Amino acid sequence: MTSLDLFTHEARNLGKSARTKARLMDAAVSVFARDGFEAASVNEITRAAEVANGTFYVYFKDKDEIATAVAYRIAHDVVQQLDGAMVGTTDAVERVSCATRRLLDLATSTPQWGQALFRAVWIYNDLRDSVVSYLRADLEQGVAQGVFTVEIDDFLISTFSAMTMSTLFRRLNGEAGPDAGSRVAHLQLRMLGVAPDVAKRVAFQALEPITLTIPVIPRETDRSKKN
Amino acid sequence: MTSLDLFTHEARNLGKSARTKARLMDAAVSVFARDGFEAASVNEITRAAEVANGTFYVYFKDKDEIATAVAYRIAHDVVQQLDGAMVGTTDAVERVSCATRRLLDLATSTPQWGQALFRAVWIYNDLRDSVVSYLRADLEQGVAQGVFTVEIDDFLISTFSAMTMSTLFRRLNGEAGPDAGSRVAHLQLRMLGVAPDVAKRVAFQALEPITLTIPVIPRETDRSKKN
DNA sequence: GAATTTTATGAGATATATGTCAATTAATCG
DNA sequence: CGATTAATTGACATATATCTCATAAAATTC
Repeated sequence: MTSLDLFTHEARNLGKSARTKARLMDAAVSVFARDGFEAASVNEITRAAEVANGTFYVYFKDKDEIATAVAYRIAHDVVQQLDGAMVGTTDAVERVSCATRRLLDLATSTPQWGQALFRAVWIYNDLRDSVVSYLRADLEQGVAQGVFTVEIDDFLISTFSAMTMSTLFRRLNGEAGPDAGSRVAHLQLRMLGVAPDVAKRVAFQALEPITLTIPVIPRETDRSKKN
Repeated sequence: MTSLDLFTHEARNLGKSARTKARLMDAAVSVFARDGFEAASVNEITRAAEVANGTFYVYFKDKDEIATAVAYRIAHDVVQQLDGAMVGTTDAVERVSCATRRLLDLATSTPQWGQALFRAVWIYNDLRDSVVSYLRADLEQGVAQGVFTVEIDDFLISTFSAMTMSTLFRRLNGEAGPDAGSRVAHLQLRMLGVAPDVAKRVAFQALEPITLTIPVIPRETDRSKKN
């Protein structure tokens, strides 16, 4: 296991079965990141998790089940991180730009999760919707404020996220540098109708660094029946 | 075989081996479109082509080889069709808008090819570059004319094509209607810095319909050794 | 520390994919 | 038509994946 082991870390004070399940999920993240959901096999996952093949089926019905579990958890974490990173920001233009840039920073700083997120969003459409759920509100606020001059609907939002996701992809593949987040945010703001000078300034302004919040470690109060 | 059988049609006057190869390629298009490159199997392809498993290996080394052959042919055809559809258009803004809209029309009118194109571009990066090769010139022309106010580089182009490809995807999945081409072209022009009224007009102006050109059927002059 | 419950194991049954090849069938030629 | 060449076939060897389950090991309880 060469991954971040976030699940394992999170479960380190829990019961044995929770820990094993977490190992499997961490392994799945790295295998999915490397091979994609389609090409990944249960064997690869158990090998990465250093457990026997049969152990997998104790915790998951099949590959789909672990894929879903992992994907939704990653999406959930990303949303939470983004929320946290934007508590102070109220201006719609800044929020939209910030969201794109933070998402890219986050996903690039932990590439395996980034890759897995990318793949997950690709497979699970509703998951993409949940990742961009905050976006619609910010866009509509911007329209209300008169800074965005487009119609906000599913089409716009999906085009907008395609721009972000394409940048994530290129960033993870080393085809784009650290300024890619600002660049795509810049293009997005232009697309939305933000005045050129404002778009440039906001997209490229410095962002105070945030530290990746490792999920809170659950207390071990009652290690009882249920896993 | 429920596909368009374009290859088969094209090869209908050629020798038997050319025809069989064409059958396999048509079958591959529909299987790739349905299952994607990863999930597709040689067995599925031969089943769709109604030939024995062994026949496949007479014509192709493996799945990758037929995938490459099919992908590059599709890309080549698309570029050719787009070129043809744009001979009259000289204005940079119109060309850029036209290219996006025509590509979407084309790919949507023959969904299996559209799907296959989408998958192919996804897998073969250099192929995407070839499909958008004309684009860079048009963009640079627009910058020279002062109608586009962005820096033209790989990043811009890949973001631009991500918008088109995302729209293709949604269009093929029924998540976007016939106006999707105009809508994304509109957003692209705005992103490039085209004046709002011009962007709207050009992106939504009527496009005279073109008929899909079935590739020229080669004459059977000499049905000799080589296939 | 023995009994009981929880967790882990890996051999094996089943399935499906790949790629090869000797044999068969179809097409062409003299 | 008979011979020769071209094209096709499908059984087979090999590999890899899925999922089950009887058994073993580990942890927990009393």
